[in-house]
Amino acid sequence: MNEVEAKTPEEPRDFIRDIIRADLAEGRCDTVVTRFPPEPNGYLHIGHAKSICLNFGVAAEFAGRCHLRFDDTNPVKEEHEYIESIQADVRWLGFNWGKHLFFASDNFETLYDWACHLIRNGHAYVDDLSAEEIRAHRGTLTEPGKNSPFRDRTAEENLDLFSRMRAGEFPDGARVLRAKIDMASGNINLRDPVLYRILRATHPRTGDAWCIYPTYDFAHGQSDAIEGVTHSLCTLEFADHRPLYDWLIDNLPTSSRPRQYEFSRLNLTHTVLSKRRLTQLVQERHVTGWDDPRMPTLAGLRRRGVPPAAIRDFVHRIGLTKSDNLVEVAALEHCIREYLNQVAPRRMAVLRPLKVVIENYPEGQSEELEAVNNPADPDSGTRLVPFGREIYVDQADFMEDPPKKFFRLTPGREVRLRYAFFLTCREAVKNEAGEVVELRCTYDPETRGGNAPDGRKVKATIHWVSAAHALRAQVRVYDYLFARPDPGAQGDFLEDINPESLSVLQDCRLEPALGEARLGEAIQFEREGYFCLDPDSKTGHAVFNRTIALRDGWAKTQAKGGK
RNA sequence: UGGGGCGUAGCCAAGUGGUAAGGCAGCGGGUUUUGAUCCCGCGACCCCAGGUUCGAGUCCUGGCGCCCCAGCCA
Repeated sequence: MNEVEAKTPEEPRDFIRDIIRADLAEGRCDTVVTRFPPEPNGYLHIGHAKSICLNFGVAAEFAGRCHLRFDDTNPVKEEHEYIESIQADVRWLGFNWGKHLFFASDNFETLYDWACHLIRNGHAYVDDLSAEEIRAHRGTLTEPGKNSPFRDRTAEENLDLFSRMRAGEFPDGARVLRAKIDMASGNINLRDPVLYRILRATHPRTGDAWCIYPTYDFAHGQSDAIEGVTHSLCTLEFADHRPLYDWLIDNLPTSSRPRQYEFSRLNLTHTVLSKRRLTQLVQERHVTGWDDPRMPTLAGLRRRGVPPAAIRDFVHRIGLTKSDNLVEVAALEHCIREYLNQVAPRRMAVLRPLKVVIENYPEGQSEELEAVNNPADPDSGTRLVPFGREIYVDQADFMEDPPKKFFRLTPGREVRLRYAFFLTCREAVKNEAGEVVELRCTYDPETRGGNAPDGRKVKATIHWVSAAHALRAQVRVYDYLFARPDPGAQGDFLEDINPESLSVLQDCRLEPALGEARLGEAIQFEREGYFCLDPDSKTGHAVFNRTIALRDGWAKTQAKGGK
């Protein structure tokens, strides 16, 4: 794979980096340690890329380190498949955690000890209330909660009960361990949050060794502390948890003091980035899988042909703040095009073939013409493209009765065949239905290579493929998965699914050089866009994905001026 | 009527008291054997209202608006 750095971006500047810089300058820490902490219950998406780039980026910039830690504290939702895919996706994005791979589950024993520590100090208690009762006691946003009747058990009794919870003496949900903080707090997270619950589920890593599992609040910050994380960076919805995060660190015998900072998560137009919704799209088969090229998952973007460097560039450009945001996909698309324009070799492919017979070209003859591989990359060289009496051009490049500003083929007009000859359309052949099925044309042998010795000009250059040499392929053209920029804003997000998000073009013709395309390699089909070979390809049956179309100024003027 | 966060151009986003960076999108123009790329040009008085100050997007006060929180999810 062509891995060219898209230009070295200047060091990002944002409030998190300002904080770190200050912490370093004032000696609050001497090495920066961050972590990317996914829960293995789904695939990573471009929103995660923001966090990954931040955490690994910051670590690299300040010569620290970044851990990959799985917050695997809820075995009912977590699976091995996700542990694998997450690692593959982070690596693909371009980051390396080295030996710093951790699992919150590795800390279960320590966490258990720490829970006992809390109990001994009167900071936690076993509650026999049911989930519903606990909810009822919690109060509301505006009314304080009520203390549980079990809140004042002795440390001895709590210790005994807690050890019996671990021993499996009670059924799921029968009891929980709660922090003893303040049922009247305005911050609901401080109203005696649950620290441990009884859950008989096989854990992907610890199997059936445990039947009690710590909650996020009692595992995340603790794991940070155990790993020596200095800056625990998370999204805004966890800001309310920070007082609890700090309270627990204050009351536990940790050897380090991590600090949590929050930033706003990424929102993108025409897409959804919540794990719940993405999981639903996959499970209900609205897409073919987590790696469906229409998905905003890293696996989907990869399969679609989006280069990781473009994603990193995008994340860098959108910045990092605490403001809610909705970034236009156009910004991402720009990064993809900009990168691909530099690295993608150019080839010719006709997506919607229209046969052209060049009447004055000798039958049975063919020749090879030299074509530049990438005008944007002088080192990419040239290749030979076969030419003959019958070629294919795209249906969109011919109009029998064109509007004023249409410069392509129309009866009587001369255009240039890219890297080949000037071609003049003489006649459009139609079928019984009145559809144009073939063009009868003539060419000018004097214009070989694409220039006329007499200096005459043409207003358009179109691409083509020799019929006799063409390869066939299926091309999948993607549009936004969601028609609305804000899916779900009007109700059920599923109703905003774009019914035309996938168009399969079955009978595309490719120039022979495309036979050597490698899986995932970015290629520009001239005048069309960037494409890559899909894993669904079989020998003799190529399948290409359109990563993204080229900007289309013609479509724009059409939309504007009408005819 | 509780707690937390946010409010600078259509969308992101700099700005940390001295008179509004940059990117994306859009629009106009130039170059061009991809109507692509590339190049040039065009846009804000900073949620509102008071106040402090010679001077405020930046400080103070009071409003308004938006987002998050009542999982034994993370």
